[in-house]
Amino acid sequence: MGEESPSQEIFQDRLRAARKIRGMEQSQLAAKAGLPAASISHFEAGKRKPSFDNLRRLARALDVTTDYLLGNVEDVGLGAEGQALYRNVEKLTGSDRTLAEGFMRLLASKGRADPKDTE
Amino acid sequence: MGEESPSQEIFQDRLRAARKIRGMEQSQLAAKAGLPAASISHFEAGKRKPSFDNLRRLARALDVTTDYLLGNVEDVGLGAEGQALYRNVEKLTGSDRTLAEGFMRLLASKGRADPKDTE
DNA sequence: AGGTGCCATGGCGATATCGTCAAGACAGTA
DNA sequence: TACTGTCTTGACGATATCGCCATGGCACCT
Repeated sequence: MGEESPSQEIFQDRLRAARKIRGMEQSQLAAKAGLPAASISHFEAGKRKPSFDNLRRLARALDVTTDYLLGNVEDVGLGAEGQALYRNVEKLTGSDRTLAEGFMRLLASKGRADPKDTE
Repeated sequence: MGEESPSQEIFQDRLRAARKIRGMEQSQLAAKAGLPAASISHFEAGKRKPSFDNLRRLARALDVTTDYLLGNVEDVGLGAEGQALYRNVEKLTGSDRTLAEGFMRLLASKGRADPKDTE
């Protein structure tokens, strides 16, 4: 074993905290996340770090953001482009917002003809 | 290899989009994230999925949330309008996103001089 | 033509997580 | 004491990413 990332400890703590707050046992969380209970214990003990897929499953099962688990932020933000885009969106007036949305929809439909998509 | 997770494709797309929007080359992102440039290519090509630490480094280097990279953005950041807008953003290609962002910025900068529509 | 930059791709050994399984620790309770 | 549930820990083989290095393709130059 090598280094100890600071986020490693944060991850352990927040994972356990998020689980307990919801009153879930490790086995319950495991079942909901679709992975063995021993893995949960390994995560909370810091023996393993979750993979790409498992991190996503954990966040999903606990209904928290991955950033919260990783300790990146406590504030639930939207991402990157989201921030870059939305920062501007907030400055827009209502009419401009509609305009922007139309523009986006135009671009989207231009690429893929799929205007109505519900998941 | 087996499955293709939907989040896998989203990750590839968003990683590349976030990089290009910032005008970064793979080597630049690699340097900033502290990992080899070949890894970036592997990620964007879907050949590999980032580990716990590397996912964090990517998000850090790109100044994005991990939720964004993972495609877990189901959070309500700006309300229904924002969601509707964002849904279209996801369908855009990288170049179109750049275009969209520029358009938004244009609207935002041009103006607050549009006080005839208020929520 | 040659040169340069960006990216894709794949092999290599090393290391890590994967899921599974089993055994032990440590409560609380009868 | 024994029993039960929760969690911990470790080992196992299988699979994946790790960083590194080299190659090849492809576009854009002079």
